[in-house]
Amino acid sequence: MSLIQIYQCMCDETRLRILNLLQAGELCVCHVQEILNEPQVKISKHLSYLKTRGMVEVRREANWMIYSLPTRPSRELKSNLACLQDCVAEDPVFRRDTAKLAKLRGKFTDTSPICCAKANRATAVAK
Amino acid sequence: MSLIQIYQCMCDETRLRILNLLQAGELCVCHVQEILNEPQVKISKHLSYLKTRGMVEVRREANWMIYSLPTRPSRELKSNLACLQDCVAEDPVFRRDTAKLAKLRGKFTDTSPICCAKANRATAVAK
DNA sequence: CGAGCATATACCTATTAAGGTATATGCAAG
DNA sequence: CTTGCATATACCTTAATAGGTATATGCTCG
Repeated sequence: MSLIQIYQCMCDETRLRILNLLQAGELCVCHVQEILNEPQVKISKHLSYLKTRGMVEVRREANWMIYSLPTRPSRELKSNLACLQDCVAEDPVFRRDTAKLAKLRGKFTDTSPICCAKANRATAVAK
Repeated sequence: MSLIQIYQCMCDETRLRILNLLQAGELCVCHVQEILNEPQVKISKHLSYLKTRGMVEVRREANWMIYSLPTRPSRELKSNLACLQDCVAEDPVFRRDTAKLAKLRGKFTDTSPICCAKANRATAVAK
């Protein structure tokens, strides 16, 4: 993953919002979708874009695809993610996303991973 | 200039190389052209791209257009330029550009601004 | 094995980007 | 006022992006 590719990934608002969310931990597609309030196909395609460029990793958990930032990020990626974090700290859209995520997280007893799989299991247990 | 625009400006190698050079000070088009070894039209168009997005400023000095980074960069821009600097510090292409610029600078007695205007005046004086 | 859920992909359209060639602009020097 | 230099712009072509609609895939559960 080259520096150029990092910037290519970061030059779209939807992708920036996704990356911002993933900094707080892994997420399944449906939760990203819910937080950003965008159509499934849009989210899916942006995640795919990020994945082909090595900006995110995926694993499957039953029906759900769980996306996360690379476990071993390059120095460039680390720098840029930190920079992003710094830049959006006071941006209303990003703050709102982060707040929404925290709220979603609040629905679960433990902290990670957050995904529909867990949501489902949680509600299953609740029943 | 939004954060997205900053990343849009940074997602092309030519533009990254230009921004890297400009971090060392203002430059005229012909010197950028010489250092990057790319056609005039290519450089000019990328500079224009950067300018319309507020990433660079321009002033005319006789025949020459002298480009520089904004005198009052936003916090986001400052962060990202610093991050870029950090990321390319060991990249051979960027290092070579910087070295070439230093060599060019070496041709002049004083340090700034470096541009063809100055080169011309210098040779004129030499004559 | 059939239905349903979460996600991905095919396909289409419109927009933008990147590069090239040719030409125009603006200034300065004679 | 013409020439030359530095730079910008118009115009063209090709490729990449972004978004949408429709459909396919892969898994789970009954």
